[in-house]
Amino acid sequence: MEFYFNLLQYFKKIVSEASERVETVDESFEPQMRMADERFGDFQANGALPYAKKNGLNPRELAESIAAKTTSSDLWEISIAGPGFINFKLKPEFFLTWLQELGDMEDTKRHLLADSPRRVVLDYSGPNTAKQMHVGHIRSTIIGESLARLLALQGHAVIRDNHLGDWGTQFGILLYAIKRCDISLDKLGEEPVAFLEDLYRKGNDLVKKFPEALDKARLELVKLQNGDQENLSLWQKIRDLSLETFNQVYELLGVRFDYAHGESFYRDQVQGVYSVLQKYEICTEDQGALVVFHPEHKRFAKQPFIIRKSDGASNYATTDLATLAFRKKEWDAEHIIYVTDGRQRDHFEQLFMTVKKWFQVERVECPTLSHVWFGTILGEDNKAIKTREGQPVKLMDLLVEAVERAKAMVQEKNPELQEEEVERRAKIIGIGAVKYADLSQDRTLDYVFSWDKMLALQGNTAPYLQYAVARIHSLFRKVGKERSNLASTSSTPQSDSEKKLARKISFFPLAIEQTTKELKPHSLCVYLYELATEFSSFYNQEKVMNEDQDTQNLRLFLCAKTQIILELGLDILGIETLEEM
RNA sequence: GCUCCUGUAGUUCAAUGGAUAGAACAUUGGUCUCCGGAACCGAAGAUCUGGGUUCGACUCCCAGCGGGAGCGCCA
Repeated sequence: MEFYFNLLQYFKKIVSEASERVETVDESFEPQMRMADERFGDFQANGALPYAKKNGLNPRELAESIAAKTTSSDLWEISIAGPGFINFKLKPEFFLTWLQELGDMEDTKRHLLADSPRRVVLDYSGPNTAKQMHVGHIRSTIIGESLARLLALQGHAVIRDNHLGDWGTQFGILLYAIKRCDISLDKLGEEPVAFLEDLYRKGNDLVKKFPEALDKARLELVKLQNGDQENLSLWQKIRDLSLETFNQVYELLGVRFDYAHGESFYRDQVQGVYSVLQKYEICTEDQGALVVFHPEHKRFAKQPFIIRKSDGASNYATTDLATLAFRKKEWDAEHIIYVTDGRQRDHFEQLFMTVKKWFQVERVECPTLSHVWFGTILGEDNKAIKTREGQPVKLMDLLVEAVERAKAMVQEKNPELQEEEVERRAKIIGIGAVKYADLSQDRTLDYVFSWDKMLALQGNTAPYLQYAVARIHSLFRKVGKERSNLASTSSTPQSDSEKKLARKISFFPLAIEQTTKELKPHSLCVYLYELATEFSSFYNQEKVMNEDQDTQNLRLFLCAKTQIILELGLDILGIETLEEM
């Protein structure tokens, strides 16, 4: 039998083929294969119901005739239930074979490879320079990193681009404040970016109060954009300082980028955007600005996409257009994924519509464009956490606190452990907890920031999953057997918990499929948590170190497979694991 | 005003239109001579309201009500 990594697809194919052998069924039949509730089996085809209804057939009879035409196998049982569900119940031998075919970690990774790899650009994190990262930045960074890992593991050529906000109007104010206060960027103390952020805030207050200050700030911005040497070198230094600060966060989070081009990288390309869109008459002048309307759209017919401000300056619509063109032209991107706040949905919808028109005129194939948006992190007042109002939690502070709390826990459990090792474990556990807290809920939902939520170490958390992994490592240390010697185990899952665990492991490809399709890491989290729960239950119920060698081998085998899936799954989430906790 | 997102146990979250809506935290009862208790087993507890589509609706449509967001020179 050929190995099918994704069992849902396998049974879907089987039912499809069976349906072709039934006279009353044509090619419009959809199996509607689903995971089944344990009570009914392992997979179920629901397609007979709607098809029978639509074609005036008896659903139960139709289901039975499809089942009758299904290739028989002694590895599963097929049955009809209720009004016409076709249920597949797999036998323990099936699961054993499947797990054997799954192989080791390398084999498992090979099964994940996509049929047709693509060049994918992932645009995530994107903090503004001269500002610190606060908790509001965590989602893009963590979700983006996870998706990058997910796609890279499937063999796609992933380009990670940190699209920094390094060319905004904030520099006018900042440069003005720097000059006015005669500040040296080489002497900003321990936290240079915190200093700059503060300086910006003060400058912002100033320009609000005094119109002449605003004029001067604008002048600085114009000078910068016109290539004034002094301003350019100040700007560059600010950018370098900011990147250094960001990198501290990225290092702690285990995030790395291939590029950090940022908006400034495209500053010489905006002119080209104006002229090309004008040439194709995609944009028009309106109230002194250059804008794009989309008459076919109910809102964007009236709501403009401003690509050049009335003062002649570019904005983020301009740079995003230039960026997209660059990614297509220079990187040959086939898919571009933007991971940003949901409040920018209109912007991206307009951006995508505009680019599609542009590329269509040029007969250039437009990359698949995905806006992976997420909900806002709210403060206790139910309003978005923002830099200017109140004091939002700095991202670095959150991460440090997470590691501290984990450290206390590690020390409590291992009083004799060396400091260095305590630190290492605390980092993996604490950072893992923070990441998991964010990844494990549907990204489209808002949530109120809470220390306790981000730092929880019990229940549905990363440490729970890491703990399961650590226990498996511990077990193998104790037994002293090699995982690779277990593949030939001949006994099949017998007990209830053995069977349930084997079954759950076999659903891993489905979780990956779902996560990839929706670009929602929380589906994977849900699966991994269920797997870990199934494992814990199994582990509690069944003695692995059993006198009976066949039983022991089987149980060790199941542990080994569980470990692979948990480690691989957590790796996709960007969460590390430990051999001991 | 227009548009979008959202409403599930006390709380925080799950549930590609499928069968008896799952978890975690909190509450509560047990496991405690156990391969790691960061654990396991049990109890109690929920789909905002009203219509509609469907063999079947937390899910899709319409109308309310509640929460949030976007809507011309911020990103």
